[in-house]
Amino acid sequence: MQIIPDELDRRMALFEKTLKEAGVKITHQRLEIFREVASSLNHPDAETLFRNVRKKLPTISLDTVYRALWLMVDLGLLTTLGASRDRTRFDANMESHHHFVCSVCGMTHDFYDAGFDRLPVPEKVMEIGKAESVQVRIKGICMRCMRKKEAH
Amino acid sequence: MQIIPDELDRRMALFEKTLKEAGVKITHQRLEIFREVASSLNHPDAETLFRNVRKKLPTISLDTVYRALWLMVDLGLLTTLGASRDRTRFDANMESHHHFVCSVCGMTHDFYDAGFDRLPVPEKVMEIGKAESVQVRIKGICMRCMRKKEAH
DNA sequence: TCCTAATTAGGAACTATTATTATTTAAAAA
DNA sequence: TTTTTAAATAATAATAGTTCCTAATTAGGA
Ligand SMILES: [Mn+2]
Ligand SMILES: [Mn+2]
Ligand SMILES: [Zn+2]
Ligand SMILES: [Zn+2]
Repeated sequence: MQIIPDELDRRMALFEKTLKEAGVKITHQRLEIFREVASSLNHPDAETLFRNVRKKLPTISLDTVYRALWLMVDLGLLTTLGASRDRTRFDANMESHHHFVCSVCGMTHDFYDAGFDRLPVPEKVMEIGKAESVQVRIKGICMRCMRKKEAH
Repeated sequence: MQIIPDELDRRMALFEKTLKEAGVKITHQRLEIFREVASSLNHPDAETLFRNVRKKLPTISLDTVYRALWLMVDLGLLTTLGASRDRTRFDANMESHHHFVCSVCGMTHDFYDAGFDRLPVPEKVMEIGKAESVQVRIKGICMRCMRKKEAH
């Protein structure tokens, strides 16, 4: 599963622009870390990104990967998925989208739905706080896990 | 914030029934741990529950709290909220409901919405897997954090 | 090119969670 | 009721994910 090159280019351009505007340095490490997460459709965790980035930058440290990722989250270039029992996963897809999460294997798949994007915030929620985003998470069993289950 | 006594009784009764049916022992520890999480509206974490249960059972161990909580999750008596940067939080509210999450302080508040409960699963999602539940998460800033912010 | 504040690598530390094991106990059987 | 025993617990050690510390390096401005 690879992203289309044009979209990757768009993301990389936004990355450079955003870091410059924020006045933080564009280092090799940050560039390669972002390229890696921005290329993936898998919502990878920090450890996975670390392993992949190390192929290009063999001396990079895990700490740098974490620092870079949280910086990018703060800058609005990434979001995170909290998968409970699991480690944190990162998502470079900043378009309005939703997730299907497999309750067996944890696989997390994006999907788009214009109706979901425009769900009206109920009035009673406005008493709780000021809503900024609405996201739908569908839990279920993915195809692969379903097939595995059927085959005992 | 306390739960209404009737609802707590209902939850406690279901707890006993569920454990019996599953053939697992109803221990003091499990009882008090469940009572604690079932009494709360705050989505507490394991450490918080541990501290509170220790008032009644001073020798209980944190490990027991975790084991009991995950058991109850497996038995369908609790769910968890994965709050990313944070520790796991547990939820004894098993009715169909949704969450408002404050992006500043992490406060997580239940709300109910019949419309959200019946959101139709988009067709394209059926190709990803078999959906079992749909939950909406609204992120934003809670009233308290908003007031704090205004007061500089 | 030189300078310097920002960033990094590496390893130690920290925190949430889980495993190990000897002891205790719930609840079934007698 | 007492006995029996598999299940559950407390205490502590171990893991795993993440963050902190510090000396060395570097991006980018002067
Ligand atoms: Mn996504
Ligand atoms: Mn809830
Ligand atoms: Zn799966
Ligand atoms: Zn808040």
